[in-house]
Amino acid sequence: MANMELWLSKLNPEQKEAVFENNNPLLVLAGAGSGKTRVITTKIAYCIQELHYNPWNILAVTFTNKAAKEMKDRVLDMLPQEDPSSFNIRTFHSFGVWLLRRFTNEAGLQPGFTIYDDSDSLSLLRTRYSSMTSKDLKPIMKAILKAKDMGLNPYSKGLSELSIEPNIGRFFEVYEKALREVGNVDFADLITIPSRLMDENQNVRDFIQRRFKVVLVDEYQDSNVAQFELLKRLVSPSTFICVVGDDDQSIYRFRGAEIENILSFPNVFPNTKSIVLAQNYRSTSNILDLASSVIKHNSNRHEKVLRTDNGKGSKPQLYYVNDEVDEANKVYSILKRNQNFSNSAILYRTNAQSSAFETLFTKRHIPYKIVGALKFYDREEVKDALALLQLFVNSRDIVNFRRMINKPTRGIGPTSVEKIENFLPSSNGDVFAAMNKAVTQNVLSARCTNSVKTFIATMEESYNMIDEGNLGDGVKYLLDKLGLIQHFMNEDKKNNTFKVENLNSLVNAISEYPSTEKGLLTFLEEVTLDRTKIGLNEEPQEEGVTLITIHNTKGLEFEDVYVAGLEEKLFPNSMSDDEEGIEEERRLFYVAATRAKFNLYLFSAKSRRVWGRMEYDRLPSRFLDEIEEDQVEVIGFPNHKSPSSWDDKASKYLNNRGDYNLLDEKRYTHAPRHGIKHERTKPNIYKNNSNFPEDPSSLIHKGFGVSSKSFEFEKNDDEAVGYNVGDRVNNKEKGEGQIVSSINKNGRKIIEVEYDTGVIAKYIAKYAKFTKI
DNA sequence: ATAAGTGACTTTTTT
DNA sequence: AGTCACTTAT
Repeated sequence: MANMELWLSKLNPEQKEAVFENNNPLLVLAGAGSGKTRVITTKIAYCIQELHYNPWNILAVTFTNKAAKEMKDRVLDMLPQEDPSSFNIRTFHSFGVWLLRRFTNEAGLQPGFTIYDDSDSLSLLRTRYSSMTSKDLKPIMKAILKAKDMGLNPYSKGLSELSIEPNIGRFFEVYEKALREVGNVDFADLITIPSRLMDENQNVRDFIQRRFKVVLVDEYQDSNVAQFELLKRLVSPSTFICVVGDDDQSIYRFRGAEIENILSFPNVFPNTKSIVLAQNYRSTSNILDLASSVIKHNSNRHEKVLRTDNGKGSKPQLYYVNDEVDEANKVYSILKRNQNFSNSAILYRTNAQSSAFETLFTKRHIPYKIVGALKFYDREEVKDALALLQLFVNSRDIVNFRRMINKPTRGIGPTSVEKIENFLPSSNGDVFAAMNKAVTQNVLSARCTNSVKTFIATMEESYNMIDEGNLGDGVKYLLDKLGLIQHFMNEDKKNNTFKVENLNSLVNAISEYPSTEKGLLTFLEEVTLDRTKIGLNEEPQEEGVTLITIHNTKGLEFEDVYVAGLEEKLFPNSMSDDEEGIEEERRLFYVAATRAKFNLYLFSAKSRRVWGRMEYDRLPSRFLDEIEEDQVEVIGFPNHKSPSSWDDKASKYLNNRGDYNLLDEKRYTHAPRHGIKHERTKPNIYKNNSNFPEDPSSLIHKGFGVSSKSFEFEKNDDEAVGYNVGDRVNNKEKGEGQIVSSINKNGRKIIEVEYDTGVIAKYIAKYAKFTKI
């Protein structure tokens, strides 16, 4: 109780009003840094402590995994006595899966359904249009997925605006049919199928509406039409609904986010109470003023002004730099001077921009953590392993069947695959049944038949092992026996890559999950919904500079913010060159600038390596032009051959700040402006780590999915025999324990270890990795 | 059936 | 720079 008073005392009158309203629908329009997450978390605490709701009566959804995690952490900080698993604080998509796993039958799905990502969806569409290339199908697929996010169906009128393909509806229809036949779902289905289910099934609707008495939505400006439709169905007349958002921070239009959702909220939910939070608690006024100057160039927005009592603070600085290497050097110099690594973040528009910073920071031993790095998940070998696991739980998954049936090559070419697939219609779509039929009816060549038999047998063996031992062992066996380890070992040798180590990381990650089909499903679901779940599984870096895309910084704040790559074509990005696109890019800039509490540094390069080519004479971002002259201190100047307006600007800076060069050199004597070329290292560290003479192991925790452990192969039987009941053993991760049972099953020795921590784990002796004490 | 090589082409953000 | 479709040689 006393806590509640303390929390409330930290709120201003508008925030308190938002916490206390618990009857009428509530729309909170919250500017950047106005404490909206604090409002939501306090509101959750208030609902539980004062209004005596149970945690499971509350549903809080947001848009990104990062935001959901942040919110959950903060709620648990306030309510440490509550069981974390009783809270439904999730992303929309994760809530959708939660619902579909609970009502799998009702939704017409099989328990083993998995989630297709966009590239899987494309592969699926390709199976139905075999004469078309994926290049042709890609834009069509993209339009279909966006249509689904917008709540459209194959027969909707609005489809034609999304694609130049006149038959887009037909493609959409075929895709949906294929997806239902396979039995999997795509991301959009995680929203639309629950909506449909609640329309069609009274029981489900009653269950959900009775269960969730309070529904809260954060980052509401990023919700799309499909999500709004779901939201409407979650809310009964007795549900309290509260949404919090800021139209200036809507940055997911490309995925169907609809600012209209905010505008139409009061119409859809009668008696809506609106509260505006305009007091900013994060940034200094110098930073807010700069951000406001830019965002006010957007015409499609609600005019609003943020206040702050934080004082003027230091003036934001704009650095004109030579190229991306120079940019990294400048950032490095300021970071070193400020000595505030853990409270600093480097923000960029595209993930690819991280590499210049990574290269430099690795060389200079600057600690850093990278968010949503070059995706571990997207790596070929990782997707291969995941494909096999998906086949385990859904044997109608033709996409992953095609991916892996002949990889590494085992003599099952396109002709043979087609012969196997001819049996699909008579096998209820089950690829294993089809393979069996192809074998028994002898339609394949002798060699091919043999390969297919081995493939099936290996999958079965591995599946049985999962039942008996631990998940990691079963997967390891599978990858080894199917020849993937050998295949990638050869590739690694040839190309200096780390694919086998990456697979080992994956096996480590998966070992944490229960060794059951459910454990497997949970693992697959978590990695698909949050790609950062794997790859960063070495100890996460606590200290260090944060490298992050602007999209990922929503809801975060840092004392010092460095915004890199403020150049035309990059930011604003050339892909968003229509008016609406530019406005979205401008909102992105606004989000970036308002992450900063004290210091804001902006960077614009004259040249930049793009797609492997050096681009010279790049234009500074138009957003820099929209900053008032007295709002920023300029260092360097944009000395490019450029349109006349920029020549004027350049000379203006020269005249106003004739001493810029001197200042610059004095301040950063250790950052070489010239002669950078010979220092340049190859940005792609996977390919060639010989560029890093010092301490290659320092790459390990940087989120590259590179593990120091080499892949362990099966021990011979002699070694395995050595484990007996009563032996003390030591496992690197789990510590010391004792073997409590040992049985033989299907010719394999299974041992059970009870660790001193109380944890009991089963292993197949051959694959167990511990030492006898 | 497959390895190896060539040439054209791409460009973003996340669930 | 990296991917993908296609060709050529084994």
